[in-house]
Amino acid sequence: MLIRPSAPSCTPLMSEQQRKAFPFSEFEPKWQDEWEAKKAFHTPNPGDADFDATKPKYFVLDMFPYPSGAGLHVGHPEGYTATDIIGRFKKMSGFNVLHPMGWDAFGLPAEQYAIKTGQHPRITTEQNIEGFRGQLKRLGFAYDWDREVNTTDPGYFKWTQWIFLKLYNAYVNEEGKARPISELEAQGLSRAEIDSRRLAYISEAPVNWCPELGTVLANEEVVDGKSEVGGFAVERRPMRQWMLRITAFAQRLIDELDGLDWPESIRLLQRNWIGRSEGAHVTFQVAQADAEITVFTTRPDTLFGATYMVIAPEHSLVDQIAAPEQAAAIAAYRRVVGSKSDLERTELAKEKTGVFTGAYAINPVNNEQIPIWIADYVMMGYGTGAIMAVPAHDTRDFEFATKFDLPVKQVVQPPAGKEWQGYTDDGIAINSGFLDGLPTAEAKKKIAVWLEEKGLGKGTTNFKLRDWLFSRQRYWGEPFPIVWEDGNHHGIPESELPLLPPTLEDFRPTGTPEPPLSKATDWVRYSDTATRELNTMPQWAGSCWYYLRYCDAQNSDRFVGEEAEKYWMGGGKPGGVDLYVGGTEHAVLHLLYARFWHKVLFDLGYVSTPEPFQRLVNQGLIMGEDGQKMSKSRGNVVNPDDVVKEYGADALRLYEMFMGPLEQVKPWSMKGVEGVYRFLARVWRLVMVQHEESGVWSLSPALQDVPANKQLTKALHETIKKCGEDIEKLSFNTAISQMMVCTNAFTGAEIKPASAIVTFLKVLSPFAPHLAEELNARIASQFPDLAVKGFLSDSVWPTYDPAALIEDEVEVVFQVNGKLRDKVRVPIAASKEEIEALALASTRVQEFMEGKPAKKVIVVPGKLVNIVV
RNA sequence: GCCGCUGUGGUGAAAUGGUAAACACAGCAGACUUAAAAUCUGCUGGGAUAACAUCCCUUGUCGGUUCGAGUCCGACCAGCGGCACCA
Repeated sequence: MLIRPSAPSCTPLMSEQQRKAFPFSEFEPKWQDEWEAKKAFHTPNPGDADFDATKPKYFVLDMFPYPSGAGLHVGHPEGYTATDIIGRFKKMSGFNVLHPMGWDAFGLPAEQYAIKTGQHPRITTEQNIEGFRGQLKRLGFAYDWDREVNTTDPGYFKWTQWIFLKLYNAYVNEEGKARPISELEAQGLSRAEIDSRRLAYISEAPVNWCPELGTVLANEEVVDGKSEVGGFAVERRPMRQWMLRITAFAQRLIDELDGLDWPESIRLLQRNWIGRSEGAHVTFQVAQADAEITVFTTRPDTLFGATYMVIAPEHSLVDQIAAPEQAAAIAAYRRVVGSKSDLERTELAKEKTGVFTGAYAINPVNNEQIPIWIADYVMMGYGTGAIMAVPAHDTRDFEFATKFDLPVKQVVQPPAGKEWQGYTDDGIAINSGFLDGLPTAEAKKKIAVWLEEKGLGKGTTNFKLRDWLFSRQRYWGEPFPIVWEDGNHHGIPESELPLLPPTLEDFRPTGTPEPPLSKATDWVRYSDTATRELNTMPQWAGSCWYYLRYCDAQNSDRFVGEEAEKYWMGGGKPGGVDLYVGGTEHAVLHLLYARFWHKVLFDLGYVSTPEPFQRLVNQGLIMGEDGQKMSKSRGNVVNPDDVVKEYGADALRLYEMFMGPLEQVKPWSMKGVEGVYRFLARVWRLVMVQHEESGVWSLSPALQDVPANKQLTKALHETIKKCGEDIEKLSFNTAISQMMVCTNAFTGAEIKPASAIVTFLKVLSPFAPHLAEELNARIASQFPDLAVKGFLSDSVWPTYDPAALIEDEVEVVFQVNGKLRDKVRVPIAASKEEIEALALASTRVQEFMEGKPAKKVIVVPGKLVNIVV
């Protein structure tokens, strides 16, 4: 290895170089080039010539970035460094490591930017990806770039469209498993029946239409009645849309979380989002009308306390049952409710509103007539859009009943001392006929049986989760592989994939719900009788399966080769990816969607595990130096490029890991960056010395081929042990502090034992790979037999010697009544009795015992003695 | 309102129920230097005291379990995040 000398002192470069504590700006790009040229992190697949089937696999995944024009922010390298350390460590520990990177590049921001600048999104997307790739390469991440994926690449979205066709041509059977639609065809079901069961289906339901963005949005993309992207107003309007039947998997999406190593908080977030609740459907006859209303309730035991009924204002039964004299009031109320945005509807939630329909329902348990109201506190989209109101034991019903002076009837006896009005917890049934005296849980069971016997209702489970609105009226997304003919839709043949979007000069939204693809009249026309679907898929589509594509990114025959999928996604656990690191912002959306698609592919036999991600870790947000969230408007944004320029990639990597626990929210500190930078410089100076005048670095004469003394050996082996354990636990901050301790010990030694330092560099290399490789190469120039030949990243993680950790003497603490009173160094082998005798003999101990006899003596060998008097 | 997470020095933080504050930042002092920067060495939770001897206090608050609690249990307070008329 040739060593590039520093620039001579007379050049202007010199002052620049001299400021740096070590010449990272020279060797960091050098090693990045070297890794790339030698494909140091190329990962062979099963079947490849250089594949070693005897090694276990480790699939470590980052949430791939959306390549924006702003470039990387400091949050990206946080998770990416964590996975890089793990990946490099696992590689050194004998694993076949899959650690890839790619781009989630379809979607609204790119298109909004394109519209603003007039540039085609394909061009801006390419530029942004170039920028991101360059930035990531400058951080020295050990990706296999041959596996890079890009969701906007036809070779990629071909398979996104292919998976959509699988969803389109599948249904869920009685056992809750996805099966091919051909099974239904074989049963002779009609076209309409089949279409109503597809996992991808057409719906005319009201959707979130955002005029400003010119598209509909999924419920999840609407926050407080405004679009998540841009914060524009969103209105409800009925439109013909593609939906994905994720609700058919609601129960499995809850149940199958159990086998995963995910943070409990994220599992809870998903469970709450899916929102399972158990209850019953109860059917009420409408008095003097040929109509019935079915309600969903979680408290069927309170049926005797139902004193009125509420149906959602937009419910279709309203017109059918409303009394003529109420028609005007109902129409007026519906107008008011309809004009409210979702935001207003939540803001005005405090004050209950509603209108009496003039109709009555008959309570099946006692045949009492109860009034039917409409009110916007009942949602059309949840349950049946109708409720039985039990004001005595439901907070909302109680508020409503109080406002409109409706009767309140107690049917639950709360524990002594509690007010029954508005009591919503469990108690004992009263005023409830055959339920009287039963505790809530039993009353629920009894009424369910009763309802079922009479054919009036039955136990049901309800979910908050809605089906996934999957179409967008935008240009920059995957076109649907669907054509329309005579009012019917069907999938295009797989041989016609990928279906490219048309090349449009004008890709702006039309300003109407008509998608921009409608402008490409030639493209739209599929045949004389058929036209193409004009919607595109949402941004989430591409990220639902990208982890699978990494396993076999170049495959042109299949979305992922069978053998590659079995190897990288297999391993005997429910989830295939061994470690997935990313931000909490994707806790529900992306992670739920990806799990849903994966289960469909699993049921249909295309993948070998029921879950995509076995272990999930969320990195915490990095705040600005002021403790506030980083944002342009606050001016507290830290640009990773600036940090790399000033302190180097290794310092950035190390600082991001040293800040604190990975999962914690933590503020940035430039002083902290300087701290780890100084640490790296100290490591550098273990090996190198700088000539005072010329500034040229050369190998330190203190570096010698001698064995390390006992104290240094201990520090080194403790570091090997602790770093290995801490990397597995993702406790990078404590691993780094241990390396600092070790370095401080080496710094204090007159002679630097070269082979011990090489071992230390192996431990350091996953964290600061450039510096470690450079120093190893420098050492190799003088001690070729001591240094690692080739890349440190290809070397084997050192094993520690437990014997080296043991000291001859340990400090033992003497306590009296739990308070520290004396310390003594004793031989490691000292027996319990010997230590106890020493403690009792201590004058300090005796002083605090005040002559009293010891009631109890606790001895923890090697640790402490506690004397209780 | 409901659910979850977090509360430790001036700051980021560390601590299998066993010496609270490792490691780093900031600060102070010293060495080197004509000087500064860099580097190296030392000190650095609060209080009492002449004392670097010694004692007392200290992990959001209050209780409990234990020989011993930052750690386990209970109640409360504060901050952050999620959901929010979900029947």
